[in-house]
Parts: sequence; structure tokens; C-alpha cells
Amino acid sequence: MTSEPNLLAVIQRQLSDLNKSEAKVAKAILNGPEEATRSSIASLAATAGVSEPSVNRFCKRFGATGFPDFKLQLATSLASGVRYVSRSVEFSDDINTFPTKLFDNAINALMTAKEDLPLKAIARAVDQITQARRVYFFGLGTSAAVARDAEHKFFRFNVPVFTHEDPLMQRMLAASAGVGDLFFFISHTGRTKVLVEAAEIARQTEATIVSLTAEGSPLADQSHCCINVKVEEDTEQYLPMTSRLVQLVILDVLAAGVTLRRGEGFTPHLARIKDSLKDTTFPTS
Amino acid sequence: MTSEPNLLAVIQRQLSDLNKSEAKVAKAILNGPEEATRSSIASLAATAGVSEPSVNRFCKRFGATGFPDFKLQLATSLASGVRYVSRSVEFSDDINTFPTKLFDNAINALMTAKEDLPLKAIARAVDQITQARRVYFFGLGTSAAVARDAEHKFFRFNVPVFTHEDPLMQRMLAASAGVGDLFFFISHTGRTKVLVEAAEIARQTEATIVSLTAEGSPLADQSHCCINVKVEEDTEQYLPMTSRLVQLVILDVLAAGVTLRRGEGFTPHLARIKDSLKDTTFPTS
DNA sequence: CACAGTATGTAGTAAATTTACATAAATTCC
DNA sequence: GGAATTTATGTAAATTTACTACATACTGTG
Repeated sequence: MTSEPNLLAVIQRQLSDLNKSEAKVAKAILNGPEEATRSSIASLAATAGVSEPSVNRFCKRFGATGFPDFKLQLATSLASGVRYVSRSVEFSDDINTFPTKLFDNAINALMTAKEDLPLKAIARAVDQITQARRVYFFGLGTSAAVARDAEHKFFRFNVPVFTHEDPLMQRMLAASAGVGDLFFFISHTGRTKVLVEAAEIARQTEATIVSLTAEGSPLADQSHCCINVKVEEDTEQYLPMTSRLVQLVILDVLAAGVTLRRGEGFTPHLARIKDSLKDTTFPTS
Repeated sequence: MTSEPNLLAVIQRQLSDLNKSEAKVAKAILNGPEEATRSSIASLAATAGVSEPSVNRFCKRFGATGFPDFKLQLATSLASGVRYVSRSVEFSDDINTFPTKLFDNAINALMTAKEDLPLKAIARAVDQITQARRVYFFGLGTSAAVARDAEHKFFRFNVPVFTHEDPLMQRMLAASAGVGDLFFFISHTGRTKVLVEAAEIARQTEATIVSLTAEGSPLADQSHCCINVKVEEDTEQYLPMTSRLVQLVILDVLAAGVTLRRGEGFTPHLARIKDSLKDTTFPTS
């Protein structure tokens, strides 16, 4: 089953590329998606302030065979209960609205990322991590926390893993790298100077450079393998939120990939690590 | 909107109570529900071997206003029925299947958490954070990375924020706490001994204790305010994954809550922090 | 076997959707 | 800057689709 990308998200994304009347239709639909699924082409045309064929053309533009088919797709998209259009938190929001908005945005980001995962790059990164003798996870700011999370995951694979938030440490470690070392850079923009510089330094060694960052960024240019994730961070928001969630799940994917590569015989090893924690927690009553 | 359980299940259940022709329609729909959503009343009548009005009557019998409405309901229940199942990664999975599974699980976890958010506890935690003069985020293991992420968020509010992964530091800081200090503990299980002990120590001071952890856990017992998140971590999996995502989004919610509490006048402050980074990145070409 | 009641289909009507075409707007090219 | 061409939008007719009213067939009962 070709899982359709989410319709409302697609409409939202293409909003700027639309004609005047198509844009009117788009707005009307985004304004009241549920209502749109229940209306006839005539009433939707009326609310949008356009003619019926315009609505019809709009539907076809978005891959539907016609209006009824479009309504069906729309209903399907809405079914899961998530508002597929990311909505910023406003100062007028209260406790009943903004938490839901943020969750919806998070869910939305993951769904969008899931639509076109860079599977080739992921597979390649798994290969490279599997072969590495040492792995360094480097990130700064919010990405530093992601790097830390990665460290907590990947040490389980019997590969020495290091994280450093200190740019000077990052540079020095990059400079002293050799064959078998893998540098994994994490950055939403791929434009943080000190991080890119560390990558440049590492690039001059025999080390492998993998990055989880934006396509075509300076950091991506320095990488042997770039895992490109398309997340549109709401720029109005002053706190980066959704991008790091996607990064974390991508790292989960890589960890799972490495586990699978290690094969079934590796499970006892993971179990042993888990068991090692049993005396550190209070027993479940 | 009271969304009926699952339309297909309802049809299946009532199958025996139906007339001959209605039963034919039911069978046709159960045979190919997706196809049914795409067909016209005429073609469905043809496949079922009945007349069009029979199909129409069938639809009305199941609560729809007519055939189009029925199709809509059917499509909706098909879409939502598939999702809410989390799937473990198997060793037989390959690159085309396991990344999607992990994303689905993550999305699922967030959707489930969104269903019943502990809004009261969240509101209270926002209050307490807003009033705090100092905030400590403590977590261990994977939750340490979450704490680190929280630090990167909350320092923006002009409140001194500290994170420590070292349990001894955590104890000592807890012991030396006073009025205005807020300890924010993060733990999926709420049973990690050293963390609970730190909470116990803090509890003996004038400090406020907030935790993001499991309901009824030892850690929750020590807290003035416990934000309880229900996430069923797949225990077969040796890596904790979904729980921390939910924790992160909850922290985003708290951060947003504090921002809202600060009011619109606070925006320039956030903007200044963002601006401070502008010389550290390569300009966008 | 006739009657009442229900079930099903036929045919016509109303509604909604699509297509074909005409006009208006925008863009391009001299 | 204005004519020509392309693109966008609307009008009106054609077609498909769904619904209603009614007629016929079937089922069960006295």
C-alpha cells in the first residue's frame, strides 16, 4: 500500500504555488477540513468564493480523480485525529490548547519525516557504524543533547563511543583521528561554524564522516554520508523542537539497524546490559 | 464527536440480523472495504447483486444519512483502525520495514500520550517553574539526555538552570537546597534508587520537587507535583525509545507554558538569545 | 388459500459532478 | 507599450450519481 503523504500537510506546503482561486479553495479546506468532507462541491465552492470547476481542478491537482475521491482522501487523513498542519502557539492560547498543538506538531513532524526517509543513506550509515572501531557523536546546543542520547544507545554495541560538547575537544579529537574512527555530526542547520570546522579537520584524516543534517549544507559537504532530514522548524518559534525529535528517531533507526546487523546472537549481550541495572532500581511492588 | 468503534466490526456483528439483500451488501463491503469506499452506489449494488435502493437502505440502517455519508464513515474507520498498533522490530526486518516501524511506534506513543495529558499537573508545574529562582534538572541514563535538553530550553527564561548526571552532585545539591529551588526529576520508571534518594534528600529541604515519571512510583511519592505520562515501552526492545520522546515533548509543553506566562513582552528577550548565535553560523547562500 | 406485512426492485426525479467551451487575466515577445 | 499567446477562471450543458415514490414479489400466518 502506497501510504499517501498526508493531504492537509501537502496542501499547506504547496499553498504558495497555487493560483488565486486554488488558494481560496485551499484556505477554505484548511479552515474547516471536517466540514469540507461533508459538503458538496457547490457549497465548498460557495464558501471559498470560487466556481465549482475550480474546486474540481483543485482536487485533481492534488492527485484525486475528482471531488468525491478528494473528500475521501481528506477524510482518511483526518481520521487519525491529528491536525496535520503545524500550528504555532499563540499568546492567546491556554492550558487546554497549547499542549495539544505542540503534540500535534511533534506528531506531524515525525509523519512528514517518515514519508520520505533517506533509506539509502541510513543503510550506508549503519554499514559504516557497524564497521567503525570508534564512534564520536558531536553536536552543539540542542543537538548536544541528541548526541548524548546517541551515546547512551550506541555504547551497547561494544564499540567505544564518545561525545563532547566542547568545540576544542571536538577539534583535537578530529585532528587525531585515523582509520576506523567514525565522526557522527548532528546539526539541524549544518551551518554551525565550529562544528563544520571540526568536520573539515576530521576530513583531512582517514576517518569516516557521517552527518545528520540538512542537505546541501556546509556540514553535509564535508561528509562521506549525509542523512538528510527534512523538517520545517517553525521559525516563529524561538525554541527548536520538532527537528530534534526526528533526529532522535533517526538515531533509534540506526541503532536498530546495527542491532539487526549484529544478528540474533547479539541479543544476550543486550540482555546482560539491561540486567546490570537490576540492582539500581526499586523492585516493582 | 462520538466516533463509533469500528464500522466494519459493527457490520460483521450484525451480519446475522440482516435481510438477504442487506447481507449481500454487507458481504460485498467486508470483502473489499477499500474498494467499497471508491465505488459508486451503482457499482457496489452490482458487485453485491442487489439493486441500488437496497444499498441505500443498508447505509441508512447503519446510521448514515445516505451512501456518500456511509462511504465517508467507512473510509474514516479504515484509516484509524490500522494505526494504533505498535510493532516490534524483528530480525527478519530489512531496511524497508524497520525504519517505518520505529517511526510508527514513535508516532503512536505521542498520539497515545496526547489522548490524556495530565493538564492539571502540567499547569501546576508551569506555575512552580515560573516562580522558581533556580531549577535543577536531574535524570540518569537516557533521561540524562532529556535533562540536558531541558537545560538548553529553560535557561532562556532568565532562571539559572543546572543539570548534573553525577549522582553524588545530585545528592549534594539536593542537600543544600532552599526556598525557591526547584528540582525537576526525570525518570521513566521512577524507581532508580540513586535518583529517588536524591529526591528524598531534597524533600527534607524547603525546595519544590517536580517529577516527570510514572504514577505511583517511589519518585512520584517524593514529589510535590508529578507529571504522569503513560507510555508503554516495548519491553522486548532493549533500548528505551518512545518514552523519552514523550518526555521531551512534555518539556516543550512546559517551556511553552512558561513563555506564555511570561507574556508577550518576553519575546524580545528570546529574540536576543536567538540573535546572539548569528555570527556562529555560515550564512545561508 | 387469502391476507397482511415485509422485502426488493423499477423507474423517474432531483442533485451533484464533470466536461466542453468561452471569456477574462496574465505573461511573453516583439 | 501593445499585440499575441498562454494561462486562469467561469458559464452552461451533459453526464453521472444518489434518492424517492411506487409497484411488485416474497414470507409467513390465520
